[in-house]
Amino acid sequence: METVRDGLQRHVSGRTFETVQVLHPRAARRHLAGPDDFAAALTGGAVGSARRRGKYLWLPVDADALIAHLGMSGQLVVGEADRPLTPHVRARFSFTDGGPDLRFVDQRTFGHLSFSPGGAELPSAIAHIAPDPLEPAFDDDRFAARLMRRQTGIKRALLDQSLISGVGNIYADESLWRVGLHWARGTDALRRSDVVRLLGAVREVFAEAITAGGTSFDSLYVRVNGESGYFDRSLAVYGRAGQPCPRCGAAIRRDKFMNRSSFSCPKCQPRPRRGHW
DNA sequence: CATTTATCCTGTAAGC
DNA sequence: TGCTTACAGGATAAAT
Repeated sequence: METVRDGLQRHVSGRTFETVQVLHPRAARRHLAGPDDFAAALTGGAVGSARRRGKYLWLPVDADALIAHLGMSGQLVVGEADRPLTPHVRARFSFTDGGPDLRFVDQRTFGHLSFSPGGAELPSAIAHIAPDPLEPAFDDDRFAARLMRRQTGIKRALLDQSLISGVGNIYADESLWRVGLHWARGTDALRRSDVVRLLGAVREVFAEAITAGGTSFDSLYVRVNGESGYFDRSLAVYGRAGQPCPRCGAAIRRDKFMNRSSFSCPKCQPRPRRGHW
């Protein structure tokens, strides 16, 4: 997401929307007034500096904001305006300068675009999203206190974007592996030193992912590529069931949890006696 | 109130 | 071959 934000900043910020087309109603489903109202609200708007919090991106547009969440399969792509429409283009934005357009492409339609008041600072529509640990607004002490007050499992808490943002299923598994914590470990039984180490691991994983994403970034296309170099080279446990743990050699296990998979090392991350499933 | 589960979606791949 | 099923998972409404 940070890679996409950077691409938006370089290719879209400073330009002015000329036309806005919603090609699939689901893309703007969070805009309750409907796709036409969404398009009208953005048409003619001047785009400011691209911002990000966790998995959310937004472009300030005049005094408001265009918010994007890419979900699982979403992409924001900038390219020559006259290129053909591919099947999964859900929205299209052209610019008054007649240059490359911006397209929201999303195969599985879990992503969405929305329009919200409050562009320069955090838009009101995503005010409930906590800071992500790479931004200055993240308060380590506050996070630790809120986390240890919860009665749930550590991974569930890590995935709660109102507590800490930017951590998804993959990064949660990788971070927990790095600090040797099982996904079901109770948050109320964590020591403060565990939380400090875990935050360090999350920041490491984020930083490495950004570095890997940046190296594969094309100068013209703004893309989210789930199969970037990072995924192949740097994942220790995610998607590696049955393969050896890079640290101890034990076979990586896979558990079903929260309608998804959790990967962990049975030796480095032993099951807690009182786990939160 | 706090916490957990079900649901949305579609291309790919595995199973029969 | 062709059909069916499982899977991927972020956010949130609904259920507990």
